[in-house]
Amino acid sequence: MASSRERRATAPTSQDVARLAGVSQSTVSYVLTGSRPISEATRERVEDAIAKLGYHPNSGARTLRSRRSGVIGLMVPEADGDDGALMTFVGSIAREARRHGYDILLVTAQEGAEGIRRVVRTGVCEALILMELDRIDERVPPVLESGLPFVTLGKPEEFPQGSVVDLDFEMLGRMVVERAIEEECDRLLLFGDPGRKRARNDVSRFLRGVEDVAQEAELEVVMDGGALAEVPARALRMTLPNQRTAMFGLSGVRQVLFAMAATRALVDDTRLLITLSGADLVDVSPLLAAVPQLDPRRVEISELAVRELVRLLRTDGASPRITLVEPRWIEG
Amino acid sequence: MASSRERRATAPTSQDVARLAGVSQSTVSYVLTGSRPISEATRERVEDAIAKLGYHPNSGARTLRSRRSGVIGLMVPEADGDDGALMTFVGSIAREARRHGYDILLVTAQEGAEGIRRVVRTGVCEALILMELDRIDERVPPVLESGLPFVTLGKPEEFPQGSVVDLDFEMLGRMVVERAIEEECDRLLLFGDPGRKRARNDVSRFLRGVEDVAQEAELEVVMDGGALAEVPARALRMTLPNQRTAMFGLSGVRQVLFAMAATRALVDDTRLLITLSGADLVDVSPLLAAVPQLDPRRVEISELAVRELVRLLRTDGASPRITLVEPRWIEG
DNA sequence: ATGAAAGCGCTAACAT
DNA sequence: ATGTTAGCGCTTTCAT
Repeated sequence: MASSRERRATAPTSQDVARLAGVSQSTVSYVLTGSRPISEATRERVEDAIAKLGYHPNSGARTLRSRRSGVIGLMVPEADGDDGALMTFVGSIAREARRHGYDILLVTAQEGAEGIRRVVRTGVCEALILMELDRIDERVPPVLESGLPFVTLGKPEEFPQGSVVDLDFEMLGRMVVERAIEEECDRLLLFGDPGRKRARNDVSRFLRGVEDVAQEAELEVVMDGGALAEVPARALRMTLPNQRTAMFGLSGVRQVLFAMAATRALVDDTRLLITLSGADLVDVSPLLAAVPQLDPRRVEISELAVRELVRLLRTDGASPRITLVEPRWIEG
Repeated sequence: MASSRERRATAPTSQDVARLAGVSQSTVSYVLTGSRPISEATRERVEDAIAKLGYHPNSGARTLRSRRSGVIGLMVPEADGDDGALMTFVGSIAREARRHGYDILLVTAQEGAEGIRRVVRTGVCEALILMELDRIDERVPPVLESGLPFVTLGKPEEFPQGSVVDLDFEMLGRMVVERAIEEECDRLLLFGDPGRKRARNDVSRFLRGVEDVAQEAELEVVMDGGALAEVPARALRMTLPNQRTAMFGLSGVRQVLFAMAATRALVDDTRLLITLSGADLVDVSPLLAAVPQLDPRRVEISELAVRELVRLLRTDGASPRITLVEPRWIEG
């Protein structure tokens, strides 16, 4: 086959823009970065030339020279099965980042500490957002070492060097218990094995909230560690006549719902499901007593995280902040 | 405040490695790129020095010089509510990309054609993976213009310039109808408004498969365009005594399940739910007749997409390919 | 208010 | 088998 035409048109450079605008190359750069005053006339000619050529500054050159890549690394956890919430975070973060002129580069949890070291040392990322950290996490030391600004989604025990944005899980725990009491339940069944997941910071904070309030009320808290499919049956079994069991899980809500339907053991006077989930569950009223509406919170948390990171990037010597977002009920 | 110590340690360069190994800087580069033979002794000294310094090549410099950024742009659709499948794709793509030495940069659908133009012109991405294209999509022209290799997840009508990896939706359509007939159903209710979504290529291919087989069988196909919450009630209403209705949806399966539970209108002899979903639904047997197990397919599709893109990147002048992945049943 | 020029850290052509 | 060197396209200091 003879070559009909060449493959890739090479992108215009600031040199090309300068030539077209009749200015020096550095002037183009100054117009772009705004790091020195430019006369209105010159700026206009440069901007026209930029538009005419469809010029975009070369990212490699810019990064090499300025040490700012315009890229934020996002450390995502392994998606275990069907976690829709995760994509809400990722999508909102990407959108908000673009709004501030940054791109998002994915770093999978699988890459571990070495992955962090890599994106930091190669200079691809100039800041990091960390999702779902363990309480002791191998990926934290390389982040601290790098000195890059970072924001954690999900509050670790102590983290004075980076900012934190998270849902107020302690408050959520208190809210769930209070709700169960209001609904005159005798027992709160926490499914999804929160006991064993206590190592996770969100879980431990949630449980702290639960225990705070449950202790002084007459509410028995049971942590279920078995299969999600059997949660409804177990709830039924542990509920004596004239009693009522509230059910709540930080995860696995859908599976439990399916299971309740499947076993034909639906919610009735003896059981109450308080669930934590997205907007799509609000319609399922007969099954639910109340849903803390978290989907908008997730977007809010994502946006706050990005804005906080941008603040750290722009303000030199800015100190980290902790931001907790309050959960809210949606009545079902 | 007096400065106690400087903030960020500057990363070692190939120059530092060269000095430590007692070779020239270019030799370090050749060891790294493997683009010329190096004696075993030299290679070893260089690699030792690299390890000792924790050296990683500067990404900006490498990109600027080689025009290869090592970054693949991933165009993700807007996550509408709780779409767990999406994150499965994104996660698997990121993992597989890393396995081949590439990073994934997110490009949200929201950015549109201009977003594509931007990542292409700035040179951040050297290849693209496109998810959920419309049949006529404004983002395609800039991709073609760029000349960059790309892979589409989800088959468009015609696309000779880029590769395609997708589920075989036509086969899925045929499978669903055949299954409904096997199960002695008189009617197939397609929920989630496939009629109006026919513009989407996967939907249109699915319907083509459905219609192919349904025509010659005695199966009535009804496309439901109403609220998902009322699908079970409508199915019940349209089913005469001694009849059976199969139900299937490409999306909204969970909502329909919830609705069936909520209205206490469960599956019985008159109705059969054939659903398209992840592994988490397999347990819900009484509700389901059969589940095409798609979660592993999604991982497979993601990995194939990345591998295909890598092939296009590595093999010069490689021609695009279409890869269709077969759906498979899982019995519930 | 603008221009000229240095150089960021690499890759790869051109040496030997 | 290795070294020397010329840039890639920007940002920014030093001129004017």
